[in-house]
Amino acid sequence: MGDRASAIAKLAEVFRERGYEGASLALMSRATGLGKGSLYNYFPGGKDEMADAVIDQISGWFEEEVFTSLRSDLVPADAIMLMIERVDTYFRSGRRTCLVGNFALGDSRDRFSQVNAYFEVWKEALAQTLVRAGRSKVDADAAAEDAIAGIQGALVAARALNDPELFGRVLRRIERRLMDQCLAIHARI
Amino acid sequence: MGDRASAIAKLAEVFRERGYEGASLALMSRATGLGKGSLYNYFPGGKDEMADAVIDQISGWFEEEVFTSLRSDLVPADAIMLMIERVDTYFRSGRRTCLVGNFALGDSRDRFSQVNAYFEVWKEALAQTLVRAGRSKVDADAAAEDAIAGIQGALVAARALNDPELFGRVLRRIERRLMDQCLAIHARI
DNA sequence: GTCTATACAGCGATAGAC
DNA sequence: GTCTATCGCTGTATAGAC
Repeated sequence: MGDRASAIAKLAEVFRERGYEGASLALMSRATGLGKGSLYNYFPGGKDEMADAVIDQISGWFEEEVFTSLRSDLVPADAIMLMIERVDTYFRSGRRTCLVGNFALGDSRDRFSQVNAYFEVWKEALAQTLVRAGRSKVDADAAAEDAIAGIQGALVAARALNDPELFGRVLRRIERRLMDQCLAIHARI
Repeated sequence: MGDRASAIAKLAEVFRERGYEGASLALMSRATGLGKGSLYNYFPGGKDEMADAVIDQISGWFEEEVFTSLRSDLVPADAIMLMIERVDTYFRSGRRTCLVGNFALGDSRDRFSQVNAYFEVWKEALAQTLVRAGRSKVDADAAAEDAIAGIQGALVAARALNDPELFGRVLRRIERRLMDQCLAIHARI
């Protein structure tokens, strides 16, 4: 059912721009071109199930396009460059925000367990890549935390400052720091 | 009117935890112990004026406790250490989120011009401190962006991962990088 | 200034015709 | 499967008694 998938993608943009509470069925009906009745046919569980489906689709995209590459047998540095590139594409170079991050800040976090999982899986996949590059687990975890926090914060700041290009600038520096982690053999500052 | 100020502080926690849309008058009435009628007596403009007052109070706190120190004649490194300490205190070591960042992610950003100002002023004050420490404007801007994005992202990640201590860890590494910027005289990698 | 009562619009959700 | 009509409820906001 490609139809359902495309409906979910449209719902995602509504949730992304308005947050969980701000995303009304009226808006979602307009965005998808489906009446409320049809929405409830696709998602019998109502708004909650819609949000669930949206987060799952997003998680699935990151799993396929980002996390899988990190876990592949690519050279760590290449895997990370690919991650950065895909992230930049996904967030439209700072013109899109992170729905999962948005949910995380509110009380929606507690309703949707996938919020925690999304960050957990990402952090672990990135840290493992850095371990493959020769870092200790402790250093790798630290660098992964910094990178993921940096990306999320860059999305917040870019939107707050109305400066999408800030995202690209910060992202490039995050990439550089991760590459340094790949090159430096030893250290432990 | 200290009464109004303490009401605003309580309203702030509701907005912080539920976002603009999720913060209902019923919740705010309970949080403040004031009836709806009284809330409208304090804030004739309704919910919008409440949110306005909340953001202003937060901006005021940061102005007094953080930005002013950055602009003072303190040694840059000391000013930055003070900033980090106050930020850690304010966000209760990762157990509190940033209301302004939360608003920035949603459509509330466009309703409240102070969201933009909050980040703008912070970034500029921090960058100026780094310039005082001998950095070029370009390098200072970059480091300030990284630091502010890092802080915001750390709040998102800490909450998403249910790991408040992540905030302290990331914050310490941000501090270290800022201190490095103070020490290095030249560079331009 | 505080409260309770209430107006009325919009919410999520459901029913039922087609 | 799609729509429209409608339910019951909660939302913001206001009126008016005290």
